[in-house]
Amino acid sequence: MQNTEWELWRSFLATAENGSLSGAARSLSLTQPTVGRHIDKLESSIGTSLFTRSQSGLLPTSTALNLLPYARDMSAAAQALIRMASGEAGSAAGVVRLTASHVVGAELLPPVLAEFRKIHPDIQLEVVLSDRQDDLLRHDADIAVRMTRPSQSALVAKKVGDVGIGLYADSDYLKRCGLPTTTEALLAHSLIGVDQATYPIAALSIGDTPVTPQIFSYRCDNDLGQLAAVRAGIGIGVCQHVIAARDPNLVAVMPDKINFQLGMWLAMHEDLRSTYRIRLLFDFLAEEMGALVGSDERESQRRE
Amino acid sequence: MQNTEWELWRSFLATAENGSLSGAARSLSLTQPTVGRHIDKLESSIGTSLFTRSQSGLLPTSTALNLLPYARDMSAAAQALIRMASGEAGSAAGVVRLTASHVVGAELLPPVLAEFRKIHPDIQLEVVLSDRQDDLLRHDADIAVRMTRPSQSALVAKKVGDVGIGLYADSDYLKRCGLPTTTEALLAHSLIGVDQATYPIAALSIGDTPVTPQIFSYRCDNDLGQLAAVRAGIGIGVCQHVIAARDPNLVAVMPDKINFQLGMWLAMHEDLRSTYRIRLLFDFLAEEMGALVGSDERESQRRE
DNA sequence: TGATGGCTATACAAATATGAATATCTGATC
DNA sequence: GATCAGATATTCATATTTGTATAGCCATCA
Repeated sequence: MQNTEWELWRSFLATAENGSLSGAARSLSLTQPTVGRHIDKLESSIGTSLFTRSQSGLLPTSTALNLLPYARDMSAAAQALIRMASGEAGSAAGVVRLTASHVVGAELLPPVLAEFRKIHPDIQLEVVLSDRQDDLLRHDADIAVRMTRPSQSALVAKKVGDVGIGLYADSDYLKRCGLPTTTEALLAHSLIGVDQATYPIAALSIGDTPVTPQIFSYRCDNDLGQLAAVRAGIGIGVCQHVIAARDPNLVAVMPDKINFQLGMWLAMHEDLRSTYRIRLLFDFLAEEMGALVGSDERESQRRE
Repeated sequence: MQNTEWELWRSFLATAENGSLSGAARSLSLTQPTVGRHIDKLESSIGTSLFTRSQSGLLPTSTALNLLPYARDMSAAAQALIRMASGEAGSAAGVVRLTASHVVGAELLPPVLAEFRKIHPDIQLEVVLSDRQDDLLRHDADIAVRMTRPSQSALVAKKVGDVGIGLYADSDYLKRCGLPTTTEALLAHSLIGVDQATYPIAALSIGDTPVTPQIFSYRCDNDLGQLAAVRAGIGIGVCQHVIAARDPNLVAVMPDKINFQLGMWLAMHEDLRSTYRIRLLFDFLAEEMGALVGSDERESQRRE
């Protein structure tokens, strides 16, 4: 029990995430009997059942659900390990994994990363589009581009600039429904915004009306989904000026009244500063993203 | 390369930490040829040498040194995994691992934990005495007793009270060298204090003299080592009142002039709140340690 | 100088884990 | 209601991994 083999937990995680031995076997390039035997071993080793078997798959027990986060930690560390092992620490080669919001990853990053790839063709990039915050500490990613100030310990953070954000709509939509000029008129429009998420809107209001999910008639927590809705002419939604400027069909709505700034931050784990390829991308992003969003004032910090 | 087996990294870590294949084999209950083959596999898999072999053992290359922290992460997660698997989440059985400073772990905790063991004999305890701070996030320990306010994210923290601290010396020492009553006289004494550590003394001063390692003639970063030095009659050093009160040979030095309070905190990872045995110990410690140090005001908090 | 205890490397037999094939069950679908 | 896709369990031959035994190297110490 002391020396439960690490390999078994890998099968455990895959089984839990795939919902079946067969699925786990496929994802691990093993076979179903093998994974089944691994689970058997684990169960007899810890003395508890981990899954309730059924013909349609395996259902994790509450014990298994409790263990799952730790197995994920293990997996994250294992993946970070092979990523780190993918190149010499001091060479411009290997894999770097970065995470960003969907809209940043889809709209802003690609041209910048294309440039980076040209300069450093031996550095491979993995881009994870996610709005979760807890990636860096677990080494789920090496670098994060975020719109909030990173507050976690052991992170190196650098502000690359402030992103201007305003309301936009497709020109066709505005032809159909008119361009509002007052907050009352605006609230009567078809608005696009967040669903469950609370963070970006907690302190906002339009005129006297606080911004809650209820005022939106099209709700989507994925910022890229919102942008797509705006582009499809569904209604009025927020968009970064720098993105809207490239799209001739997007028209600013009440730009003089509604306009705010969000800081854009780069963050990486402190440990990674000595890994050249990661440092290289970090510095490159700081430079290029800063130029892109047109930062006036810059600020850098390092939290303890 | 994608599917580097987890098991291999376990051998890698053991090899690095033991400094030899043979040692690693012993610690893993394997044999030296097996561990050697594991390292071979890893090296050919990532295409780099990890250790320079020699007749006296294996020396990690710089690549290996870079990978080591991640292997430790993996190991910590694996250990947390088997610890969590050691008992049902909802039952008062299994293993709980807690960390505390040396002096707290040696002087204050044992009687309290003895009581806990009487009440919950099926909960096994692992106590790690360490002054490092980074244990909880990696799940190196489940619960920490600390003398600083935990500031890391995802931690549940609770203040159990304020510990009074003052200067003490062994009565024999004072017979030999006299009991100082002024700060000048005090500074002429043989003082016991920290060596490298900076945190506890950064803002302190004795009279007009700032407290730096140089004023101590006996320096030790281990607080228990300092206490032992005080008890051995080496000189004057700090001690918690509650500990000194039990020792008839310890005499307070200038208690009216030098006396300060340090908050004592309990901390645990947020994820563990739903694990009964851990919650049980956390609450028990909050209660008993609070009574022990005699807290006047209590405060609890949860950081985001 | 010679013996000893630590280490790595290698060869071969034994133990172990794996995959292929198959039986069997379940739920969805036509 | 029959059929099909996808799931787990079981068996057995095969492939892989492991341990044992051994040889060789180097430092330390009497």
